[in-house]
Amino acid sequence: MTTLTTPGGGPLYLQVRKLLTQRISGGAWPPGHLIPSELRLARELGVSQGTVRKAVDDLVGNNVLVRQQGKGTFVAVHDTRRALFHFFPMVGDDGQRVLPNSRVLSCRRLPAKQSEARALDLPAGARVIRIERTRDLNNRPTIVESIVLPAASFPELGKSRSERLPNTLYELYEERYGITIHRAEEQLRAVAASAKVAKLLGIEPGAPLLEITRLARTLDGTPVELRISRCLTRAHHYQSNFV
Amino acid sequence: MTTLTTPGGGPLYLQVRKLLTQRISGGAWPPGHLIPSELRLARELGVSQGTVRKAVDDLVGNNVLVRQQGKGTFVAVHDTRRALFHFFPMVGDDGQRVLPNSRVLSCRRLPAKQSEARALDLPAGARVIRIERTRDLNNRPTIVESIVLPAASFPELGKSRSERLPNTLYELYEERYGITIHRAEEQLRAVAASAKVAKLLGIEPGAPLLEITRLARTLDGTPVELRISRCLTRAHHYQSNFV
DNA sequence: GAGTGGTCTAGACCACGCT
DNA sequence: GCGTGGTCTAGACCACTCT
Repeated sequence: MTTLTTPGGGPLYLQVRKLLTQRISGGAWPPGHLIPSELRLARELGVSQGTVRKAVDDLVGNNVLVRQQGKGTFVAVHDTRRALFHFFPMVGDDGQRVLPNSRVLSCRRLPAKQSEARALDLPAGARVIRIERTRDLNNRPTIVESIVLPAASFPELGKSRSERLPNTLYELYEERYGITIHRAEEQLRAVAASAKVAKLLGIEPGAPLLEITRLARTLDGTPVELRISRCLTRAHHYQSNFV
Repeated sequence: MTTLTTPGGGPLYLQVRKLLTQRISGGAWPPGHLIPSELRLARELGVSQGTVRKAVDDLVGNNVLVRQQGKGTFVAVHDTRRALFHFFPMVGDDGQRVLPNSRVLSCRRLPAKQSEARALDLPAGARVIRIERTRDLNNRPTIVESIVLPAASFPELGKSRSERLPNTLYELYEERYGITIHRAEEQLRAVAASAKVAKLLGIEPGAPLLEITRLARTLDGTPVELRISRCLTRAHHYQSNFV
């Protein structure tokens, strides 16, 4: 039994939200899991249904939980559609979202560069996995990506040379390693294509590319992926909406 | 007295939210206005305080209203800090937000191009105001902007040649024309600097620039500003966070 | 029909700002 | 001390899903 202090630890609903968050990020309730009903939780925790509801509302707003009327409340899952919708902001100039196809160029385990260790909050020289790949949009090579992961969190990944990696890595992280990407910070810049990248994209060196540096984190804020994407924006663009 | 139908027009709190939205976007409650207390509204509309609260919660979540405990609930204002925080995603590479300084190059009233008319939802050939300016970040010219507005909505703007325009146009729109920008859609691309833009930024033609095409809308969705910004991203970047 | 989330009510007490 | 929003409760009825 978990104790909720009456006024001590701040508002009750925040304590409830914290408890739910812990059960989710701790793995007790994996993605897709049906959590107890609001009434059950309320009775279990000795609070009213309204208080549980407010906590759940919050987590639904943060895409951590999903409600389904008549069925119950579930831990959010990164299915392909959702992952694309949420974490792939490249859109065709006609407004169409397109499914990218990936080709992995290399996948190695090696020591982290200093900047990578800093970004991923790892000790200097810790081992990382570095994946290089290109992604096609509408059957044309459009993105060159470099992805860096802490090796310790992804035990088998990249050890076998013949390993096939799926298009949407976030599903892989979730299904095989129990790591759910929950939020990300991106920095965007315009850069000139290097000779190597230009060759991969079939363009002239020096051509302008959109460079996206993304740091992805789990629900509890741990950084788990550093990704640098260089994107050709001749027929596609990065879409960003805000209020 | 406004009538709220009991089950006819959907959930009560949505009807309340719609009503509040109308009073705000209709100008009855301008930015900064203290709206009636939840209890007053509840009595006025014949619903419970909880229902009003839920409607207000929604609008607070959308940055339309701002609550202040002990004082009341206010219509959100575009002060300089908020405008910057919300609508200016360029950040120094050290993470610092910097206040941009603007220099207006030209400000003319002329017929809309076809693409502009389409984006702004205007009849073909309608008159627009076109503002060209540069913006400095850390005292270095960094952004070249072209801003297009429907001339009919901004009666005096750009008619006097000596007019001074403030750094944050959205404050001007709000204070002088009662037009509050509420949300925006942005498309980002990497482009090569034209000769003209390169000269303004003091860089070589062909250098990569981040091009941001923004369409800004009011609360009710009317498009009111089309803005194309070309940004030097050598010491700054576009920051985008998402969950 | 039983169980779930979705909406709505009425009322309580607390924390805060003002005067 | 009064009015405001902030939290919390207890209970009602509805809409939906499943069996």
